[in-house]
Amino acid sequence: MTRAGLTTERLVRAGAELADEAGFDQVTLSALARRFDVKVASLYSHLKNSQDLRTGIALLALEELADRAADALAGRSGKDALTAFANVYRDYAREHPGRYAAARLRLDPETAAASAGVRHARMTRAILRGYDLTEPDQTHAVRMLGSVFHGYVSLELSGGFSHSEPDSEETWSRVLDALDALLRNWPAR
Amino acid sequence: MTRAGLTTERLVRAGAELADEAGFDQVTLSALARRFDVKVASLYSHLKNSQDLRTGIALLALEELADRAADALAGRSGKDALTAFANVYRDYAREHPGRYAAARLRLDPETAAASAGVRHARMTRAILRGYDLTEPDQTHAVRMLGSVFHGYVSLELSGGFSHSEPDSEETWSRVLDALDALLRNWPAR
DNA sequence: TGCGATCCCCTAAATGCTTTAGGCAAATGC
DNA sequence: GCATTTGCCTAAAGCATTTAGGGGATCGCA
Repeated sequence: MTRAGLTTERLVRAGAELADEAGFDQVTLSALARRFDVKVASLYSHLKNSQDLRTGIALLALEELADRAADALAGRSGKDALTAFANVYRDYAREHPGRYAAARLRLDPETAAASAGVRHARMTRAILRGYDLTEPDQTHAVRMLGSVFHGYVSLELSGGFSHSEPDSEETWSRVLDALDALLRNWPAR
Repeated sequence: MTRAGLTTERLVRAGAELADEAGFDQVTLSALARRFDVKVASLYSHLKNSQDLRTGIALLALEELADRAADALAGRSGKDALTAFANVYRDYAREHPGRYAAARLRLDPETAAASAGVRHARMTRAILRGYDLTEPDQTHAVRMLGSVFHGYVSLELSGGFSHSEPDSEETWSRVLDALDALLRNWPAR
């Protein structure tokens, strides 16, 4: 009996592919075992349980997203940076809907603190350096940007904006214009 | 053997309570049967399958949300209406996290078209009558509001804003100020 | 090269959720 | 009071999760 060469890394990566292809809720150890032509119990040498797999996919997605965002932000500032950052988010979600769903998984606090989610928050704050905001408004703005990006992508992905005029592409562009205008003119308390 | 008095209505309602108490992903026919002290197979006389239950909970949540929103909007306009509407959304999600999660379920197009989601969209548009927006900007704004509300509530619920200053309450209030300012001053193309 | 230790994947089995098929008894209507 | 309908049942199959324990492959080291 030759070995299949399973590792946690390979399993998580394959799980991420499975999520993108079939949906995050279709990610099961059984499906994963089938993909490697291996018995389900064998996976338990590499994963604590099925939740462990899902968490792994979430962490992978957060890493990938943060890497892309860092690339996109390099050398940009102001509205340019805002747009590039937002597009990374949206494009990633559309290319990898399963991974994106995983990234929205609720992680326990210490796992979250050790995840690339932290890098993400720092980058969002970096974007705001191009605008004239001081604390606590900067934090309010960080939260609002997160909400808009996540909310938009999530609604778009679930089909909320399809089959209606104007198309989502245009709205997205106008929403970014609006956010830029808002940040340049953030209302005082 | 006396009958338990099951109906689709009662099952869906109990399913919604279960969702709020234990989380939407804990809503199973088995758990529901336990709650009614009945065998699982008996539920199939009232529900097509477990997806049918989940859809039912989603539709219930959309109805309740739309009812609350309609109440909140009565007699209000402008920023008042915006704030009341947004708070309905946020409060509902915090009171009924399971139902709220259900409301975010992807429904098939015809079910969605027949749902209270439609009323919701109409109400969002009604709020914008207090601002000076014409098509297609009105549609862009509707989508943006939906994104912010859903995104904020969703991030807040998953713990994104807890354990950090300033508290979420204040950010929420400032985000509504910001949206109001933005709508009063929507950037031209 | 040989050998012991470790690792990888296996079989087996328990538990739980979903779904279908078919049956009996309670409620309903005439 | 009887036939029909309805509501809940038993039974069984399928699939996912998880644990326990075993044997063969592989690796480190003498």
